[in-house]
Amino acid sequence: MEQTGEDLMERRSGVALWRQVADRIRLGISNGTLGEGGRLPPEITLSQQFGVNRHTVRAAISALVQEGVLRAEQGRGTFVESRKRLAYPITTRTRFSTGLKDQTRARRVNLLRHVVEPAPTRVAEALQLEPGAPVHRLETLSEADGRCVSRGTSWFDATRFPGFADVFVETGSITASFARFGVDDYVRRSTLVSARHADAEDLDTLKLSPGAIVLVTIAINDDLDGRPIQFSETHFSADLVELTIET
Amino acid sequence: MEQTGEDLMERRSGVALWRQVADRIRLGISNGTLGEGGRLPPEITLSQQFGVNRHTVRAAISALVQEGVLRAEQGRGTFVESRKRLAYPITTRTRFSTGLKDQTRARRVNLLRHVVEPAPTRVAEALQLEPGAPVHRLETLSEADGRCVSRGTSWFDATRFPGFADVFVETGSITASFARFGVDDYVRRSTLVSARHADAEDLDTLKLSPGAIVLVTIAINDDLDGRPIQFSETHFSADLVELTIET
DNA sequence: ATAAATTTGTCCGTATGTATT
DNA sequence: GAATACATACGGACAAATTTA
Repeated sequence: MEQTGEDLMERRSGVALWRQVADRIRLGISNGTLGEGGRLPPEITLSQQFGVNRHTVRAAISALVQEGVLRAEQGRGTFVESRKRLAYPITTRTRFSTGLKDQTRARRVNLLRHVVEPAPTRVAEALQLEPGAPVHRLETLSEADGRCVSRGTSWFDATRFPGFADVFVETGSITASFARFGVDDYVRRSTLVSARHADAEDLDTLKLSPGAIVLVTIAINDDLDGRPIQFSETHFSADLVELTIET
Repeated sequence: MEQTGEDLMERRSGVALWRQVADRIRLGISNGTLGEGGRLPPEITLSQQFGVNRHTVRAAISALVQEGVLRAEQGRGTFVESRKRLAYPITTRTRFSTGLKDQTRARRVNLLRHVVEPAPTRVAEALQLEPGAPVHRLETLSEADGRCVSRGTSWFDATRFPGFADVFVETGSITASFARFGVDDYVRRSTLVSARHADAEDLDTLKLSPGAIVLVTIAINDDLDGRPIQFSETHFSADLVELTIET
């Protein structure tokens, strides 16, 4: 019942102590207060800092090792597997591949699902269609250097872009697909950014662990006549990505 | 895709089922798929949708009631306490007060701390000063309608803006303070957006509960000659704010 | 106005997971 | 690793408040 620090961890909060500790360690690494020189303090030190048992710290570290954030070496210590965030630029000419070209070797966009559906209200509004008009819904997973960067859902007017999904599968790129339909260029009209806890589908698709955060962007792209051609909601893994805005 | 009702929640993941359910409900509310007409489906229905026991759903709802997201009435149902996020616009002319003017009654920026310090490297870089040159550091708390919206730390060249903090205390506004120094206008050069778990200081200052998320913006403002005059890091409560970018 | 159906609130007991010593 | 205490999840039964028929 000895307690050096305060009760830093919240009990009865619905989040297991070991997971709270794991999140704190992750945070400490990302803002540089922990893991000086790539080496984590010994388990005993951490358990005192967080006011929990050493077993609990071990459970946290074990989870982070599993996740690839840490690497534990018996007798030597626990080390940080460093990796910096990708900077994803948001401009009038936002495109997935070109934006990350300088920072990554390999980029790929996979089509997870495709359906034609009646436009939900917010989609119809954004695309300036009648509510219920047929639209393509494409769910995609974007990878860069083998890491799952983002999960996106995009809607396109099915009347204007018949068979869009097939073209996308063939080209592997939104930009190239638009070109096939005579849209040689398009611009980002607006972007809404928010952040939340990853939901079950985020966890599954982006291979995140519970408690992880996603950056959510909701965007509208226009053709050069100012007509909306794409409405999309994208979930970025917040650990992997930051957004840059040049105004 | 219709959810069958099994295996949606992650067991043994370190996050209690009731908390996962709570997060899903919160998500469902914010994207409009749940809480049709302000009313949540009955507990039995939710428990079937999520594939958990009714008691588990009750635990989730109870937490959200505590949080002020929901309101439960015996015999009637459970209702959504609507409070929409503030849309914080990021443009070339980003200013706190004007940005939220249409959405809130009262806005205030409080000065929490002020020191003059030698510029840390990243600050010196951004402001194009010698490393270690004297800079003001102002830590502020922004409120709108009594809610803590964001916590900001800004740096200003102490040589160019002597006594900046005093002027800020007097005027209560960055824009007005700049005007006193002959800077009638300024523009947002760049903004970096990321998201992370709130740290101890965020929790304290913004009155958040553990596990909460903050949107972090790192921004540089230039005067009209293109010289950087302000470097700032702002933490927004992700539950209260979303960022809008018009490009 | 009354009864039935709905929906939230409370209680019991039991099994399993989590955290500490 | 073992023993202990507490938190979480489930199942069932019933009470209380409200709406519907």
